[in-house]
Amino acid sequence: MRFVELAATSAAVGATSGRRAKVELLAAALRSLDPDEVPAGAGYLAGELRQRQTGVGWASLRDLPPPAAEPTLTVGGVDAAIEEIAAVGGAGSQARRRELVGQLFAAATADEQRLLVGLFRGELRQGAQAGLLTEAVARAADVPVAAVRRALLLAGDLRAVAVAALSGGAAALAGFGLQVGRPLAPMLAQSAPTVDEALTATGVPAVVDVKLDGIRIQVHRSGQDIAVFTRSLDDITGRLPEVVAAVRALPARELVLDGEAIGLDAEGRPLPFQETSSRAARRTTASTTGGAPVAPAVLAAAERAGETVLTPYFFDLLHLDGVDLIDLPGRERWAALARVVDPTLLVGRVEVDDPEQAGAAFAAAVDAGQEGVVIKDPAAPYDAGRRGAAWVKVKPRHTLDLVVLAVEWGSGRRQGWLSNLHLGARDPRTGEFVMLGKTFKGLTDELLRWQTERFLGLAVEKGDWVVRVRPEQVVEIAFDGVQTSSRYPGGMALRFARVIRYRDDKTAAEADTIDAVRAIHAGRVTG
DNA sequence: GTTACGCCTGCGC
DNA sequence: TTCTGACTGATTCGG
DNA sequence: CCGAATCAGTCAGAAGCGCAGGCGTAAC
Repeated sequence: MRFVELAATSAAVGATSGRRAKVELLAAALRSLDPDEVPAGAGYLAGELRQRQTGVGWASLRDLPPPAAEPTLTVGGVDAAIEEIAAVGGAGSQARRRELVGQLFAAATADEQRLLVGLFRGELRQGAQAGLLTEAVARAADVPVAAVRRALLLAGDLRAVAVAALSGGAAALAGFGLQVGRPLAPMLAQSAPTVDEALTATGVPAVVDVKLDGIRIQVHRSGQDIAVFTRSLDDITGRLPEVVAAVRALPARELVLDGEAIGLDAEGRPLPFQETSSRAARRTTASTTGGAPVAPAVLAAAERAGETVLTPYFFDLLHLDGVDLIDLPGRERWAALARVVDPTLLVGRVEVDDPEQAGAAFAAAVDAGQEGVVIKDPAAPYDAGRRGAAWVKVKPRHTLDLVVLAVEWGSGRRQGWLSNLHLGARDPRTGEFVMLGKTFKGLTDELLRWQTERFLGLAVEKGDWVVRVRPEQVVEIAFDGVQTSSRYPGGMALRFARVIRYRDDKTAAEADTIDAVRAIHAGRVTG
């Protein structure tokens, strides 16, 4: 199939607003792909490359050669070119990669370039991603959507599922059961501002799990083979030998576990997320042995040497010794989990019948330095990949009244509006404002309209990207916490900042101070 | 010839 | 990770 | 009774922070 046809489909999808119409367009394109082009082509239609890492990003796509007049590329040819680009490495690779990218884009028409840019950047913005492609695959293969969705969530691989559906139909999809060693999409949680609202969603009785501020892990064990996967199904087995060792010690032959890995201090309190994250991202550590068994003594030595050790805590069990548990109620999965996992490796959990008990559990978790709680309906099955009402997370929320220092012009659907706010806290000693981060969240279209006018009125320097303003407008900002920063002048940055409302009743001189931010950072408690 | 630093990409939240 | 807005299918409301 | 209004579920897209690691290059 010619690549230009996919580019045309993508453009048509982008110009369509209705979801059903998008699905029809995508399905038609899927049907006309050659069988051997389905893995790459189906991915392109969802805005994904078959190659997860290409080494080509935003900056590499800044200046491109002029587009070709005539389309010559094929889907298979593009896939091969990207494969080559992704494979280059070592000294001289940046020049070589730039050369290959230049060749590919020079051979592409304007429409094809637009699609390629979107694919490389991972921001196709055609209004259709894996979710709609799932429906399109079902339509193209004439099988129920539910069958495709289930296969996708259990296989975690859009391309493989598309191939199976289009070539083998419902029968082939039925073959995608849970398979030990192959990661599945983890179940996700909705979010609620309060414990009471979370309980309204889940109903009572409910269970309240401590929410640990670490990284999500899914651990598979088949005999002595153990693999650890992240939330996005990346294999990080080699980075977490301590988790491998812990699971190897469990009395079971086959397991699929869901949990969180986190670093702890000497008192057993959680380390800041930055430290857990740093350790989990490191590919080589003193204690890394490539997934081979690690003796407890080795881990203890690593800990003494100052190396952060991550401890796994589990909250769900999806498979045990040949039996899939995902369709069982959560309560039964937990019972099975508690039989095979040492209690010290279970997340804290209590069963509650009313909001008071749940509130107490939440307070206790926060008191212990944890991120919050996840409230769960104990009757619900494990809904892989879903963000349903069966699991609802609740975290404490901080707020501060900060001052807007500058605003950035928005893009995409925010084109023409001032969008991203630069936020600062008052420094009472100098009278200046110390920038703590940016946010674009929490803004309604009405607020965007209002602030565009407001900040153009306060502007002192109107750049193409950033508009600097007189520091006069106060805004109430919610955030999850304060983290150490090397980028911002105060050495601190807000985590997940979002706008609550503008405070027209406050002047900049009444805004919160950098000292208040420091207090939250130091105490890591509610502010 | 090293070392230090900056830019870029990718991924955790 | 948070949040808003658009679309859809189902359910309820009102003339 | 039937069309209109409302609700809940899903999906897409607006972008944030820090950190690790690969590569290139300037400084020593």
